[in-house]
Amino acid sequence: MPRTTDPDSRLLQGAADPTRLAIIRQLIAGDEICACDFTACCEVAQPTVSHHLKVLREAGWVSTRRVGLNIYYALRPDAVARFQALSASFGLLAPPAAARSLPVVQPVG
Amino acid sequence: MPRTTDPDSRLLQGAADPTRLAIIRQLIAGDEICACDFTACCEVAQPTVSHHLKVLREAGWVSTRRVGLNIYYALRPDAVARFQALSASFGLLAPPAAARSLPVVQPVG
DNA sequence: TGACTGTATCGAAGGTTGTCGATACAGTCC
DNA sequence: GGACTGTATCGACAACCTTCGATACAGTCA
Repeated sequence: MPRTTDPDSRLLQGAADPTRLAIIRQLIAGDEICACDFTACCEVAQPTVSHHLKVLREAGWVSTRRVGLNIYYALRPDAVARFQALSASFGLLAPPAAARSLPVVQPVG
Repeated sequence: MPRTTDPDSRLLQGAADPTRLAIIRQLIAGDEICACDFTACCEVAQPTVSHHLKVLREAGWVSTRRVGLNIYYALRPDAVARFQALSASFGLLAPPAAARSLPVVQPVG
């Protein structure tokens, strides 16, 4: 039985791993990043990076572009939009109408 | 080796399961919900619901309040805020061409 | 106190995930 | 073509997760 068929859960699971979250954050910082660069930043072996990139690709988070020997990965704007729409649907604190105010982190123990 | 120590990953993992996402969505719709009600909506056995509620509690997503025999669960606003801040850090909803410009804070009249 | 209800915990089974070494595949350069 | 580099896939292992029946615990009511 597949663990997750729900697309929202898939999207969240894609980002829910520390290594993949690090990859996503790298992609936020830099527009397009060569696969070889993740091996350095994430401190895991090359097959592991490749695996996580595949997971991200299948979850819809990233797109790929081949340039010679290198393969460049980029965040897919529609995935980010879906993630932010999901986040907005949780919207107790930041309903779309008030989206311009900063999210205030309540000091809760 | 623990799978996840990163708090952001923990938060995402908390929501990344279909059953838990359904629980969270129930909590968005209704303010405070009795544990017994999740058993009905999620189509899983009572121990499973209890387990997922525990995961959500440990990830910081929900708080509990006892009322007699029943235990009521509620979404924690700070968790929602953290989730939305994470989502916001993934970039703006603006199209990719403008994604690199600064957050637009309109100097409203 | 004893019966009853609601919830958490325990223990186990089965599936999934993260990881890496070895290896195969794809493209470049000589 | 042949050597070389970058990336994906394979196979295996250990850890983890989801699930549920059985059971224990907590609170209420008669």
